[in-house]
Amino acid sequence: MSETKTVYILDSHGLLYQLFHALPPMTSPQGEPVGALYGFTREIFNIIEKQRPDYLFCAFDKHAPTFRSEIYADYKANRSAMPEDLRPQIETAQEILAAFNIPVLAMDGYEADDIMATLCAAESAAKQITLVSSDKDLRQLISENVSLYSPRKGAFYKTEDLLNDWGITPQQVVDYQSLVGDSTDNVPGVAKIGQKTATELLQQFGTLEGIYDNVNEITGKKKEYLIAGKDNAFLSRQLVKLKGDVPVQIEWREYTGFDTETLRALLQRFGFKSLMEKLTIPLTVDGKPSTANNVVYHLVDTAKAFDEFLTQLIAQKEFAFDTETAPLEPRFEATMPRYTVPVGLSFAWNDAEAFYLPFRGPLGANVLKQELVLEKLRPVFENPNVGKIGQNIKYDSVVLRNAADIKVNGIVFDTMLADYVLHPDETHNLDDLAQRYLNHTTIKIDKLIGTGKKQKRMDEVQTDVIAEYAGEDALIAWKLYKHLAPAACGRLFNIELPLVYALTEMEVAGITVNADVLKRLGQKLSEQLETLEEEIYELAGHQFNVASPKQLGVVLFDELGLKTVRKTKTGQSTDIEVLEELASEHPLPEKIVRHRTLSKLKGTYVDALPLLIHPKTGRIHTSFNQIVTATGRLSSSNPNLQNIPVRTAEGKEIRNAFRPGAGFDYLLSCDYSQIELRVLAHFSQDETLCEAFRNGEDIHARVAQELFGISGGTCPADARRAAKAVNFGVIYGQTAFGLSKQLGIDQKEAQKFIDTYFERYSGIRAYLDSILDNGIVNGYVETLYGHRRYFRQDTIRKERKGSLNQAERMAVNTVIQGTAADLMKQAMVRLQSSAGYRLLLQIHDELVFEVKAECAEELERTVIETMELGQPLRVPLVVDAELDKHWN
DNA sequence: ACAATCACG
DNA sequence: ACGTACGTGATTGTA
Repeated sequence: MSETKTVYILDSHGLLYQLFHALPPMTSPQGEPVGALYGFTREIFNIIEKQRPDYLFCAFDKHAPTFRSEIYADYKANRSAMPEDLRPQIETAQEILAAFNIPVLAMDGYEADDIMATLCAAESAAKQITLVSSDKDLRQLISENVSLYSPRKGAFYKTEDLLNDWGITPQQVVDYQSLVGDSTDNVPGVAKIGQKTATELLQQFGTLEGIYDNVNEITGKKKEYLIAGKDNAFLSRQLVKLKGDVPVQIEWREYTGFDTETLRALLQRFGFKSLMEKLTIPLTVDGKPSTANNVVYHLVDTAKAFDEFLTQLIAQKEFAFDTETAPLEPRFEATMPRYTVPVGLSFAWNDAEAFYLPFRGPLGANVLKQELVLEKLRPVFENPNVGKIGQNIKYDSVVLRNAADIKVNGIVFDTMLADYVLHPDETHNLDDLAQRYLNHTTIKIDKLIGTGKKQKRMDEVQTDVIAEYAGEDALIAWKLYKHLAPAACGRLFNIELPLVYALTEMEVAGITVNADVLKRLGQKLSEQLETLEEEIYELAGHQFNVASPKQLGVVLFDELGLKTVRKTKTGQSTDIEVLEELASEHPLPEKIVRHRTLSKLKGTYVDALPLLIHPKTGRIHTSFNQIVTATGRLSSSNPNLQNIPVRTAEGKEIRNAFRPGAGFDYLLSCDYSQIELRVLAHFSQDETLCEAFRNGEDIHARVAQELFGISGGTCPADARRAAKAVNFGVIYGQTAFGLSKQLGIDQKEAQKFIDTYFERYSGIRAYLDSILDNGIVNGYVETLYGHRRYFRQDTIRKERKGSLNQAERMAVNTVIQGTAADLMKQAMVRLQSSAGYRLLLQIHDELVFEVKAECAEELERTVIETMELGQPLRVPLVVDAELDKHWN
């Protein structure tokens, strides 16, 4: 498929004029003249249907006098006035174009031709422009990318046609017309010089200038005529030459089709009965091979067609499928599977055809009965021996579970996950995969649903149009499966793929959040915020938007004269660190910090979460993203349930609202104790660190002892805090600067801590070096189960003295954070759900379950044992568990 | 669309 | 001299 976009622009005035004269007079049921409109509308349908333009515009003349009449008062003087019956039709044409969703381009003082010239001048190689017009003036715009199309003749007109016709090139058109003149527009030209002579002259001399420079070489009367008409020739050229710089706004939005119902009403009103059928004529016809790749896209939209489809599907051992969806309610996004409804399903099981089964569509579209179809498909989807392939198949699994409680079993491949495993640093959407691996450019979703405010839902798009789009998705997933499976299927994929089942269950389950608790908390926060704001305005001397860093900057630094601590790209920083530093100078910063904390909690959690309670389940369903992180962690969004507050007292109150759902009694939270430090101990084989973990010591206290030479007994809180920061620092590839800032000590002292640490734990320095050396050799670093992160050449240095650079820190952290993520994923895969409990959330090192009272003890034992994973490390994996009525 | 800020591990 | 601890996602203001 070519990447070149096609652009069609209609010379609307010209067409209407021409059609007005060409067609017999017609009137609407109300008696309005509609002949030209009829032809015009029919022509638009033809272009949309036959040419399928990517962009479609209509250019119009504007009444205001054009610059041409200023140059030459008699320009178009021969033209008779616009026929009385035509003018209203031009007005009405605007209404029709609005229904077609075709942008109108017009500008006072310019003709449609100039606008078309401007469009041609603005766009070049990437677009193929077709000017729909019979006006010969436009021939000057012909180029490699621009051709003409005459609806009357139904023919395209290009450079070679011009050569046959006038014997000249597009560049010579203007000069040609300047010589020949045009009686309809009253362009004078050179008297007595006609088409034949003009062609001869231009073939010989190239341009108008060429002709007059060499006028003495010309013999006979021609020379006299030319000399006599010289002024007229150059005047004519000014009139003929189109302006390619009209200051008109061209909004490049791909054409995605007409507004069926509005258009239907208009066609009805004008009595265009024969055009009504165009509204329902499929834009793609079932069985007609797609132009690019000989694929047949079947639209399965009748009971009979479905029966035939099902017969074929049942015969397959494996197939790719995809769901098209629309948001359940406008407030939800199309990307939230638990909050969408299916619009249709597509399937593919060979390289030559795909099937689309529509459940919903625009008014009048044939659709299948979702309930009946899904009941018949249930055994196929639920059969673990029939292989399923998809792109982000978790999404489809959640949708089918919502719609009909279908559990998708037999997931054998996910193209998105495969690419994440193979190339974690690339993008993994289907369009990109198709381009990268199959060299195939897909139909873009925008082409169906549009963009921006006028974006449509998938169920508002014609089913035959979706058939091709959805069918292509299933087909590409199928082809990518064949293409990627050999490379992708390995140790890591064998964790990631079954994890899809666990994540599906978690997303489907959701979690219960008590809206009343949040409502009360919200009221409390509102009161506190109000008081704070009054205090803040009092201290500032006036009101301002506390949430605006810019306005706050003015108050703090300009008005109160506090000194700038740090700058951001755009101004003075007012983040928490800065404000804490400024707090010793003035009482305002502390109030701001408090305000920030409370408004963050309110805006992001307390107010936002209740809005996401699902109308049917009464619970909140997050989406877990398996392919976004560079380290192999999961992430959570819509909403993010991995960053529910816990560190402050107010934050903890939010966790009170998270409750076991109906039928369950407790939330069980199980978290790995110090998993990243244990991974570090395992990899580094540092005996001191391993020994500490084997003895079950308080690791931060132990490191404090090593660092500060405290022997036995209790460890001062300060020393433990410092040691904890050092421990975290190792995982992040710390620098003395970072540690000093963290602990509020000077850099020298921080450097001493670090040095001492690496002396006492000598295995760790050597291990970090080995990670980085491997990174240089391989171009990537790798976790325990093979999740890779790639680094550009030379970002990791060969000689590393002292602190690590950014790439090196990332490399070190990836191995540790990523291995911890691998371990947690293993545990999740092994956890089988049962009637007595459900896994709800994963927060990196923590799993949250809801559980019935009678199962709680057993679950706790099971989860701990499962998370221990049979102790795969040189140090024990330790799991802590908490059981309560809420998540606080 | 981006920057700043801050919630979590 | 310069930047300065890893990985995320949501909200808000601003250009």
